[in-house]
Amino acid sequence: MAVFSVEKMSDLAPARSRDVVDPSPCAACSVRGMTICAPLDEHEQAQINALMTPIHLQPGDAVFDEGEDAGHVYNITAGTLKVYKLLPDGRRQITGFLFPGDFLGLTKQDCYAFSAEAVTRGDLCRFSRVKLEALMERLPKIEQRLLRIASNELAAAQEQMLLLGRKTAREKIASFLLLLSKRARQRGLTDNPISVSMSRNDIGDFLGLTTETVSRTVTQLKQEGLIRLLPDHMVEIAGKTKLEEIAGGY
Amino acid sequence: MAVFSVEKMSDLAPARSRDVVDPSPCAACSVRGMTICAPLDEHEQAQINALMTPIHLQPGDAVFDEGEDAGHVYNITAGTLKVYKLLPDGRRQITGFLFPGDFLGLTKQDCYAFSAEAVTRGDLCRFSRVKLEALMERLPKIEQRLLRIASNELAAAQEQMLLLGRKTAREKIASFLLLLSKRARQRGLTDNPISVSMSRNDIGDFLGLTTETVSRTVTQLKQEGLIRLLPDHMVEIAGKTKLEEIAGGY
DNA sequence: CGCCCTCTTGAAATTGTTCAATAGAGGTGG
DNA sequence: CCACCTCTATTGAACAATTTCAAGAGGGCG
Repeated sequence: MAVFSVEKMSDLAPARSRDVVDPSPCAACSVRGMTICAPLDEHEQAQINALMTPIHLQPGDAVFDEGEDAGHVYNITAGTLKVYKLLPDGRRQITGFLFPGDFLGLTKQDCYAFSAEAVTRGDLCRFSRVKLEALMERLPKIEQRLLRIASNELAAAQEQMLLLGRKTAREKIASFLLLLSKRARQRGLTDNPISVSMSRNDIGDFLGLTTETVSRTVTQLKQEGLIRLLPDHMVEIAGKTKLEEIAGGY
Repeated sequence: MAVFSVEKMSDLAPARSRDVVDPSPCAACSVRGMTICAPLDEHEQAQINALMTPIHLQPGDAVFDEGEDAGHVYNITAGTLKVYKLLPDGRRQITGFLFPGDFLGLTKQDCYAFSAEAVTRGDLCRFSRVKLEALMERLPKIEQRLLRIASNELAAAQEQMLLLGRKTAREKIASFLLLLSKRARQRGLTDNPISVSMSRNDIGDFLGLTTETVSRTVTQLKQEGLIRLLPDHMVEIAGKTKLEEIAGGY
């Protein structure tokens, strides 16, 4: 496999070193500290970099589908993705949104247990699972990192189960907005006017609601003055304390 | 603070109704093959055994509570436990039931993100988290095993999110019964008349339903001849295929 | 044997869904 | 740059699933 082969060249993306397939884009990576690369020194970084293929995605592009053979794992470096599962009749549960710095591809067996798809345009670092596992033999730091990532995701999943099983629509929406805000802060962005890049439908499928209920509930929070809808899918959180109260302390 | 560090230790467990049992049961352990001990040879097993404290639980005994300092991790060797999260007003979401062979104690930070409590009488192997981590430095097999366990749990959590967010009461109950059946089979028990050791209320808090809805739905399945309620909380699955259809293919 | 707790069953109330129609935003081509 | 087209979001009203409230039945344990 050509080490630096590019699957899809980005077209209209803002100027990034990745567009010219810079052989060492990691140095400029804005999310290195959050990824599996975080604990690696320069030499180790070079080793993992040698296994990496950069990927660019357009909105709606699938990264992989549930049941597919799990050949790769990914780091997200730009954009927003969604991860979801389907029922036979098409009902969908989005189990998570992924942002820059997030890891994608932990699996139970050798098949993906969920599908992954781009919400916005985005960039990923792709690694062959087998090769990364071979590298992990020599660099157990990566494995440790993966365990921490998995533990983190598990905690998030449990929080989401509490939301899905026990919260009202209003509480779900409040929790969701605060989650987006927290995630933005975590990756060094401003946490107040937040960018809500996913559709009402996606939000509904994440929160276990319909599009209509999401829309109604957002309108309600807006009318109460707790949030303001700004242009460009930005949302201003006007009553953070009240929102936290509604969300249930989270 | 390192996000995942687990340095804190307190070997003194909070006062709880726990009893010490036989200190060297590993040789006879019926679930070794499923636990973190599985990949260890005899000598390695002895090392981990030296760190182990056996615990016995009565129904309703707490193992730990959400927010508590995460000093220990556990292997379940007998009985059924439940793991749950609470909302400030007391609403509860059970995020999982644990059976012999299951691992308890993966955490994101230094605190448990959930509470754990015995459903039936049970036995656990307790390990100091810090000491186990020290041992993992020398036995990376344990860490690999933990990553595998975490990935498994993550897949289960995603499946549960699909259930909570998108399935009807009927589909939830069908899925739950099939889950218990599968778990029983996995640990070498018969998968047909299954033991349903938890209360209707616990089942409801696991499936995002009320006690009443669980009861009504079980009655409905019984009247349709898909299940039979036997003495001693045993349930016979009479229409497995139909139940699988209802559950949504799982 | 009786008490307590859990489970079941019924009826009313509620939350969220479904169905339907309108409004708005973004993108395309003239 | 604007008109148009399409997709998404909003809003309304009727409906349905599940919850809530309220009794009563059953089962296990002292």
